Amino acid sequence: MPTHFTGTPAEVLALDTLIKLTRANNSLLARIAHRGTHPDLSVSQFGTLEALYHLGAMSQTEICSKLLKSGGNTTLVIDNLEKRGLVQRRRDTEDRRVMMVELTAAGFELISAIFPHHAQVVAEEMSVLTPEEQRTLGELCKKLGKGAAPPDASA
Amino acid sequence: MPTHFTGTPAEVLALDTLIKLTRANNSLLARIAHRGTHPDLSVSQFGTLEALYHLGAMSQTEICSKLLKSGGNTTLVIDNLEKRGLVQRRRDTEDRRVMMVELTAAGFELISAIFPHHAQVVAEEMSVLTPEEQRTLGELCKKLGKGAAPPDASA
DNA sequence: GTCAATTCATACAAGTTTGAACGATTTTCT
DNA sequence: AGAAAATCGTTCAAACTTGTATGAATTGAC
Repeated sequence: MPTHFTGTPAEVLALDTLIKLTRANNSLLARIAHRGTHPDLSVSQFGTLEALYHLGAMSQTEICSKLLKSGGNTTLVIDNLEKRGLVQRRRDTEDRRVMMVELTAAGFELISAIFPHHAQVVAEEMSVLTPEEQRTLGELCKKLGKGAAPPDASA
Repeated sequence: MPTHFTGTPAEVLALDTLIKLTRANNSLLARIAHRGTHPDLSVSQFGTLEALYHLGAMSQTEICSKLLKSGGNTTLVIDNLEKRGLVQRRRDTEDRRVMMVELTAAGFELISAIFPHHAQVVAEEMSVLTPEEQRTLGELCKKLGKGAAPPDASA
């Protein structure tokens, strides 16, 4: 109930939905993190290990697009993982601009050991929604994530 | 399609849903921010001004719970807004531990000027979903945001 | 009233993130 | 081949965030 702003019904609904989306995501991630599913790893570090674990070696640019963070940050995240011996860089021979990143044996062991518990916790936290509701939520989020072109981008 | 991890169907679904939720939220917020709806304001700063605008003066603790950030961060956010003359602190006379925060005239003018455009942009970005879909998304997020008690927290 | 426990806000150190600037490499065009 | 444009990763300063520790004020037990 805004005391000072009254937009169109579409605006009010959109703002309300955005707030709920953001709060749900933030509180969910915080709850998961507080349950210690990725100790001594930042969210970005964990996400990087997870991506390499599930999809295999990839370039920093690919990792960057998956993390949705800046390029500079990606460099730092991988620096820190590399310092700890969890990943290693390898210059691509085809295109010498690109750095391929892959898990080391230690990195593979760590993520292998951590991930099952993480998956279990996520499933628990998500279980307030039925599988059908989760699928619906996923569909809606997928649409939203892609986004739409602005009404007049030609000018 | 995980190459190394296979959990239960419930876990796979939950992980997939979480990724879609997080990506949707991040990319949506990034798109909105890049359209310049809150220039020279961090997300937390904008959120603070918006809360004060819509709900009136409140304590830092209340603001903190709305931002879902740490207490220390809330102090800094309000420090910075205060330095710019957009909000002001006032010690509560009832309970002298609490700091009430309220918009200054300048802060009110700023958020009044900015908010309509913000609302319009949010509505545009959200318009890939029908109103009905937005309501469904909001409901699901609301459930998720509250969370459930872990299965056996008694031990 | 006084002491202990709690709550609110601040201070500070460490880590994270961004955006801009830069060098190296590749691609495209002529 | 050679020049211009684009891409990839790194570096750096500034800002943001967190968690811990601390001081101030209130509440509750005695």
